[in-house]
Amino acid sequence: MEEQARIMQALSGVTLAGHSVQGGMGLPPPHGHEGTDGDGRKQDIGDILHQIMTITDQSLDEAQAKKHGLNCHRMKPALFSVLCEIKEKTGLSIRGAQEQDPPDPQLMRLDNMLLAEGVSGPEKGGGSAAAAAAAAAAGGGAENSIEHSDYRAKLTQIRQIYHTELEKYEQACNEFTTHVMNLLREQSRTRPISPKEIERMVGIIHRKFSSIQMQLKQSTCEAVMILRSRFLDARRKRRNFSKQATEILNEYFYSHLSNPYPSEEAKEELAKKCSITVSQVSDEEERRSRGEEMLVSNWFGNKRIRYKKNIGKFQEEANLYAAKTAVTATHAVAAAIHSSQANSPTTPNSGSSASFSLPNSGDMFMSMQSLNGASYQGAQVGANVQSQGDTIRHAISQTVGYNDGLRHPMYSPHSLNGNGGWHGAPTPSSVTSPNEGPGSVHSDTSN
DNA sequence: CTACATGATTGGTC
DNA sequence: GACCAATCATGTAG
Repeated sequence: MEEQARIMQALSGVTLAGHSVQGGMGLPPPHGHEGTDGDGRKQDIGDILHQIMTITDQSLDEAQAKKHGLNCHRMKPALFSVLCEIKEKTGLSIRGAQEQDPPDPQLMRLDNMLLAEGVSGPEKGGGSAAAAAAAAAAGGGAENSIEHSDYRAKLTQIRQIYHTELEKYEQACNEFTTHVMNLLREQSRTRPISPKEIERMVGIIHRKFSSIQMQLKQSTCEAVMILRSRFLDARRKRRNFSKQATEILNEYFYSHLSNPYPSEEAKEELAKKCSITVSQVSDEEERRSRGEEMLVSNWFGNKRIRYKKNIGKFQEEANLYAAKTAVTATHAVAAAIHSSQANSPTTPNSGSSASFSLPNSGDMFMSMQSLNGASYQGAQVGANVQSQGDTIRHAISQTVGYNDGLRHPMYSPHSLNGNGGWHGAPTPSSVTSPNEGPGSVHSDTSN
């Protein structure tokens, strides 16, 4: 306010009519120096003020004419330098106050997030990487591949909107900046505007626009978050396996009942088998084998625990799969008998694998060893052998029907120990005797 | 809508 | 790190 008064005082020494320039350059007129022409000066000031007050009432042409008149005025350069001086003095204090502030941390956060989500940043890489990561987080199952493509489509949509909006903002910002700069340049002819000042103005404009951009980024982030929560972060969102997949897994489970712990290779194999049927649309990059195996592990984990918890409930299912494998099993038996007859004197477990490996029965050939009375204690192979023995025996029992009258004729959790766990139960010797197997069922079935 | 089935997750153990 | 047991959360049949 005080500054303004000083400026007005400085100006008061100049009449727009240009008749006289009083006082030093911009210095306030000394008081008590008003002499006889004091009234006339006051009159001039009144005129100036009046002109200023009514300037908006003037027409554009009139104003332009006045402007031109001012520009051409002989005292203009002098006045201009005065203004420059004043401006320099006042401008410095303003400029010092607001120098370039550090980058906004929130904006940085948003930027980082958008980059991480693949919205900003390089076109394909970021997006698919984020989607892949999200896919992994969601379990990486092939079942989800459709959803993932959906997710990616939506993400791309957001990305597009974001980029077009950003572009619009930038364009508007540039337009506005050039407009303002032109205006300032134009005005710099009549009032002192330093390049620094223009720069500062540009900075202000950019800050304003970046605050608008931040809103855009924020809402984009929100959109991505919502999308994520809907599609991927709902990690528990599950899809039931297809019937075929369940069948394959069940077949393996019941044919390896005494040791239903598929090895890494077996898991991989099962995963491959299942995923083929599970997803016709297999995106190799997305459903990495690790993820598939995880599903298999999950399935077996659940299956083991649930089977163990309530064996009775699974009896029917067990029978069903026994019947299923019965066909192949009986074939295997027949083949085994045939084989053992063919090379009976030799050790049965040598070189018989190839001849008994059946397409649908995994390592069913092992069962022959079990049937032949060979016992492999402790080792996983041994357990498998026995389970295969189980299967085949069940298969036989069903086809032959020698288990009639028993409560649970088909399956028995032979190798479940007292706690009901497979683990820690070394190869149960009972299994090797066909009579004991079914008999040992009863105690376990009640749960 | 309810009850059950089932895939996924979590915390603990070995 | 694999596994178990409990639990969560969703899918599905009735």
